[in-house]
Amino acid sequence: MNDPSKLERSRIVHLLQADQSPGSVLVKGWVRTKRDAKGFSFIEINDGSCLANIQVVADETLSNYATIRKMTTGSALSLSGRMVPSRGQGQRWEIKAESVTLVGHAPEAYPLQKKRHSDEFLRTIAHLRPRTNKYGAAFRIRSQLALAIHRFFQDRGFHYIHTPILTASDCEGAGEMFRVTTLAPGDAAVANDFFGVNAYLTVSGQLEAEMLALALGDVYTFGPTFRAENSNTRRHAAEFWMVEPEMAFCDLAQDMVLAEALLQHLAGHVMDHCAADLSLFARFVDKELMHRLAALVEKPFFRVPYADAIAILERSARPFEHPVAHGNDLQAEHERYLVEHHFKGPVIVYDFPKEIKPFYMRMNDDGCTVASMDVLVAGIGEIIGGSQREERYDMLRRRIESIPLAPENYWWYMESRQYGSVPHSGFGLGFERLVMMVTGITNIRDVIPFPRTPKNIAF
RNA sequence: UCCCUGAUAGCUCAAUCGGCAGAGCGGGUGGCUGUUAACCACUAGGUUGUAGGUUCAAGUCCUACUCAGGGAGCCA
Repeated sequence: MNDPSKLERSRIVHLLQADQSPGSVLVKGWVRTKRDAKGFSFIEINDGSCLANIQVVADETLSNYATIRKMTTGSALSLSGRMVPSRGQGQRWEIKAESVTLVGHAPEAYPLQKKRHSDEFLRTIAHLRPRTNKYGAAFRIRSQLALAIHRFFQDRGFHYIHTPILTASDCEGAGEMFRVTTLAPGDAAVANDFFGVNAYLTVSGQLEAEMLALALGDVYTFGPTFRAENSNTRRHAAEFWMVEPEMAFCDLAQDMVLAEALLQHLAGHVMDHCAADLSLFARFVDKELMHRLAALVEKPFFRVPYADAIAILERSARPFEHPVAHGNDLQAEHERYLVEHHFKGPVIVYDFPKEIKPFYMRMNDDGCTVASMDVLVAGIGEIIGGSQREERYDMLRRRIESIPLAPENYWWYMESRQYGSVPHSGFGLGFERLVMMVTGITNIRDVIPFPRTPKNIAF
């Protein structure tokens, strides 16, 4: 009856939720901690299915108890036994071990200890840090957020599309690009290169997504994006994931409605589906987390035109380091004032001056602003940037000729405005910044398993 | 890329005015019949980031470099 070979492996997340004991169970996972007494040991096993460990009681009647005594933190093991109500405080169930097999030994040099490690140290062992409570929780939440993104869009009839990762086009204003080449070192002849032209890793799928929106109606991308900026901040990575919806027959106001609904859906989804993991962040990382998430889900976002935002900043009489003036872009300190002091909640700033925004954004009737919007949230700043796209061929032509890009590379983009062009809009959501917002983690390097930043690609 | 701060045991940190380099945790050994970051005793563990310089004497002061953190810029 207790032959381990006849049992299906149980996940700890399911065992801990049980209302009654399933009897004999088989569990496989890693030792998080072990406490020895005379004649028996408490072993806490984690299998990654949830934050919590399950407690195992192994005593000296086991034939290999001497080996079990020597098992160290980090070791992988397979064990079977009866799940019984725990005699001790602190957990409802425990497993009375009847068989314990060491699957993979972890020598005493195992770097993860039963105490809190600094984030800086854990970044130096990125291959092991998912085995900690905090990073395990972060990556489970990341997974749930990805699911929630697909669910949000699919429920609204959006089509998931894939845009190229290798590209020859520059999405203006999106930053420096990584060059991709098969040329031998020293060979400068682009004609000999794989594509015969300069190729890059994409900085945005937007231009291609527009083409799909003009065929499939409502579409979204969700994939990796690359920026070769020498940015050394807690909010920037060279490789990050971005969500980019694009909607035909959609204006800026509807774009903003969707951006707000998306963020509210995502925060709500995580509150509903990741309560245990979230509680770790609420306890140890950000005491205000649950309040902030609840407010984000419940309260409408503030909306303010750029010109009004400038007026608010001027009236504040704050000694800003960067001057506040109509025509200047909003600096981090300005965004923080708006979000954290003036509005005290998420803010959508829209209708920016055309000079500080890319060519593809739609010119407003005033002739000096474009139909653009940034969603700003506390602690992160810009989490979403979007716009209504310029759908009028002549207007777009004029914008593209006024910038240093080569218009001939955009012939296909221009042509979409000659055949059945329609008003359309979209935005980009930084996925890592979303994970930061939802967990309270303050460094982007800690919300992606293997972060890429300048001089950092070891793992 | 710029500004500020930092680098001491495996980890987190201390070391007063420039004067013998220490603690907690972790590791090892032993003990403990229900633990919860278990507990108790003992024990090993160091080229003080790198290279120079000042000094009788440098973890400590000076210079350069490397790396890291925070802030700024760029952006998502």
